[in-house]
Amino acid sequence: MELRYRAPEGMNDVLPETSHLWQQLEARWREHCHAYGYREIRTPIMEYAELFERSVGETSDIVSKEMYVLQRGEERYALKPEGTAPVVRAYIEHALHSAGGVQKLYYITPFFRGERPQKGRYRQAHQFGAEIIGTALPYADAELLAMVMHFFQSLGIPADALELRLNTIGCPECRPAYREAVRTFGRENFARLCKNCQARLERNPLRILDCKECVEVTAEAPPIDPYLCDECRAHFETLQQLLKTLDVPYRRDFRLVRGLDYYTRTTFEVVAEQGLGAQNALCGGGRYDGLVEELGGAPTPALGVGIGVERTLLVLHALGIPLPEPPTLEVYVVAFGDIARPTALQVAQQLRHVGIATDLDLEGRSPKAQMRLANRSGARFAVLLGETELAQHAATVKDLHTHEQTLVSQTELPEWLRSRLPKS
RNA sequence: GGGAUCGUAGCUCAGUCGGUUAGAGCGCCUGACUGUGGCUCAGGAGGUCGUGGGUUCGAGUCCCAUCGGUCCCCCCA
Repeated sequence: MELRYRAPEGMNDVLPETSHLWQQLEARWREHCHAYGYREIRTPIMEYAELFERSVGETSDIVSKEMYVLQRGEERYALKPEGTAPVVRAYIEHALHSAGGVQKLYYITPFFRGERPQKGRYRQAHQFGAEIIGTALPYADAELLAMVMHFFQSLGIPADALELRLNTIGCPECRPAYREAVRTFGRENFARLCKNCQARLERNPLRILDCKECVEVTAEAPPIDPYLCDECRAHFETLQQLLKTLDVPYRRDFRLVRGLDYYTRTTFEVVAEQGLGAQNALCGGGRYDGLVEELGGAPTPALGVGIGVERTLLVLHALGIPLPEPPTLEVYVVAFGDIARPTALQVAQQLRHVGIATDLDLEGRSPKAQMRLANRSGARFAVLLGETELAQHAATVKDLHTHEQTLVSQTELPEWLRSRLPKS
């Protein structure tokens, strides 16, 4: 059939058969964050475009070719292409530092990037995010990484299905020297680099390190370690020791340089062995010690993570991890004949008022059709109302598992059912 | 932005060398049972074969274009 309207390319509907999984995942994320001392923050779905141009970087792919920009009058907005910059903006705007200490903020948000969709990559995607703002110490990095791995583990993803990749990209003090070293290396091996890397060698030489096409060449590229300043080296070494203490396995990956300009020091991602196709990063993040200041706040070190919700769902599915069943109805009310319909509605309301999930036919169907719907609904009990029951102010309750039928007075009905339904 | 691949019913798919009215399973609706579900049986609704053009006496089938889905490069969650 030719569809007149469809969802925009790369944007998906979450239908009832899967929305309960989203609810479940979201609930788990909230619980998890609360257990680690985070509080939720919600920011608008769009920001002034300049916020992302300043933070993510004008030359980054995200800003230069993937951002959805809306113009209204003089104002330029952008649908958020990532979650960190808005949180930092809100942190500054509302002076959250004044509460004292470290701010731990979590969120659940859609984000938008105008790319060609493929498996695990969409134009509207969703992410679970967590940010720790206000500490430069590696304890925060270690706790964040432990929390992320703990989250995946709590969903039932076995540890050997995931790999935490960890790197440091230094700070504005020491990175320039390393950047030069990589650039020099690139020039020396110019002919062996792909066209893309040849082009970006001058503009952003570190990016050649995570180019898949150039892995053979860049395997010989210099590692950052000798270039790190004392502070960055100490930070990274302590972080690695802490991860060992916390039993968080990781792999050092000196190619891991991220595509957003604001990262400093620690960068990381978690990749899945299977289920995700080419886009195999389940989450990514790192430190952004310069961002708060860059956006007009006081110099404030910080770090954060973004977890792809769609990708997490794909991995859970691919690994065959049992996911919770959708909630079903508990009671279905059946009216025999139009005469019983008003009472049926009334009885359904009574049951709903005491928290029993109840439904009934609203289109005047035959008793048989109503029973079919009762059966299909997953309800444990059918409440049958006909002339006989009406005359006695009662209802026939049918247990749809055992087929047992019992006559119960309408006043006792809610309690009768409640005591026989599993507690939720 | 570049590439590969696939478009027939709500879903999964058949459809011969181009040949009459385009099929199946599942799902949906109705009935067998006018107050009783699941199983069974019978019946029914639902398709401009993605769209447009071309070749032909004749196109779901061949050719061209176009739109859409999926996946890949790029990039990233």
